Amino acid sequence: MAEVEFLQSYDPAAYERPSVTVDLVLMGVRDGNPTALLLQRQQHPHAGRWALPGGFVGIDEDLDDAATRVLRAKAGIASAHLEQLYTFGAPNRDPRTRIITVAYLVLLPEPALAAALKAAPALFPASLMLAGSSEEESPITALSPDSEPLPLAFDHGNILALALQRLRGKIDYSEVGFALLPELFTLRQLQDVHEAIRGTTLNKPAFRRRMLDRGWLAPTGARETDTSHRPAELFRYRKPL
Amino acid sequence: MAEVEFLQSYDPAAYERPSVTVDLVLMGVRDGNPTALLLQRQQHPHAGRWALPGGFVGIDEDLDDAATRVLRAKAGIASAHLEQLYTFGAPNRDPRTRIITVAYLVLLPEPALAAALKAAPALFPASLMLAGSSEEESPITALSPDSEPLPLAFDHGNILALALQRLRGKIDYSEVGFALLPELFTLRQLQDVHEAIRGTTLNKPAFRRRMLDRGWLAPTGARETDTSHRPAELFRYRKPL
DNA sequence: TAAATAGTGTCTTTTAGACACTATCGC
DNA sequence: GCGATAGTGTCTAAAAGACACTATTTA
Repeated sequence: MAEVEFLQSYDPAAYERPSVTVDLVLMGVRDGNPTALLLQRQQHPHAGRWALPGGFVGIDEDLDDAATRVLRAKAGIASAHLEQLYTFGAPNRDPRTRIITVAYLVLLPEPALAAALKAAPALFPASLMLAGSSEEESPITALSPDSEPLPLAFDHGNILALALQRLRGKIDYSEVGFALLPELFTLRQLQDVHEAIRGTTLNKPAFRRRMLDRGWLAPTGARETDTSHRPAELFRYRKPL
Repeated sequence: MAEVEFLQSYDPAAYERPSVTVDLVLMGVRDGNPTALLLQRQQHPHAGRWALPGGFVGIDEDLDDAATRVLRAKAGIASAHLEQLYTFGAPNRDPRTRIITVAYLVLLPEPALAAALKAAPALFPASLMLAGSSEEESPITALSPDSEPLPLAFDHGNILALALQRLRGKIDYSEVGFALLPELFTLRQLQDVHEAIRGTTLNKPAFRRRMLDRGWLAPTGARETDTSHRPAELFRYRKPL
């Protein structure tokens, strides 16, 4: 084994290498639902099914850079909150050849989501519903705007489910929620985003207290316009000290 | 671009492929400190520096399977809590060739850690201290048992730092702490593990209340032996409903 | 003034920290 | 009984939920 060991560290090129891709979960909140942007596959395999936008990682390209490049190429988005999610590498996840994919979670404010749908007409918004906790056939359901279930390609259902779970786990105690809102927003919009991701309602006074006490919100003094009722104050996200 | 697109999905083999490895952070608590098991590199590059045990992913091998195989081959451990941590893929992280590594976190109870040190004499226990939050030269310090700093190979300092951060983030609200304890343990041992990972002390009554209220602990009725004082009750981890 | 939503005051409930106290073992 | 650590009772402080109330805008 010492010899094998030596060869392994001395000449990695001797080993057959897999292809590596990045796949992006473009996530936002639309009409009160967590939503991801999907592409319908035109070619075999899984033609007709819905897939995450993705692409191969260049041989001299950093993983984050590849994700950023794909984000621009497939959705026309120049910058967004982007974080690595998980790496999926089951041997037969792609029937063509061994492909290991590094999944990324991209969080889009509603305006950016709308802009992406316009700039990249192939993208399609799918609202997401996690399946019950037990072992189901599919861990997540993706619905088209008219509530048709969209069959998902490859293991992309698992990726979407993990993305939503990750977001749920983080939104309570971290600042990711702000990545789903435009620069100026009201406390109600912030609460709506939290409720959509968590899938539960929240207590209004407690929510406001929590957010304000954490020092994440800078009041702007400005207010909403075009409401038919009392306009709410607009806030801006302020990084903590 | 539609043409490129087509070629990409039709013939992934046309793209130059990176090597993919798994690297394991074998983590436990030793003498009240978070500790990882490292190997001293014998060959170029980074000869003499300390590295995580790792190995190449087989072309038809699942990532988790590769991690499990390396765990057994390099540490003689047949089973342990194992979870994927993060994928590191900076283009020059290895000077020989492009190597993307999927890092895994392996949690070892103290007896398993001692057994691994015995079964695999090349492994060396290093106690870990996270550096201050700001931009430092190194995000983590690994100290030998006699408190000598161990220089780390490749980007393994980043991997170790992320592993400890991940564990810190999870230990308060999840059940990972039990993966660092033997099957039977006392509440004091459980608290010691939590304190070591968090790097802070905890309030004893509050800690006991929290743990007992969550229903994670099954009393065994048995007690410690070989103490020179009142022996504590032994508990067992019980999966939640 | 009516409708609608923004925003607040306050009571209760829950949870965590502080700290002192009692309990039980070996010696 | 002494030393040492296990384990608990109880007060206080902080945070979260419930709920009703006031405030401010358009129409």
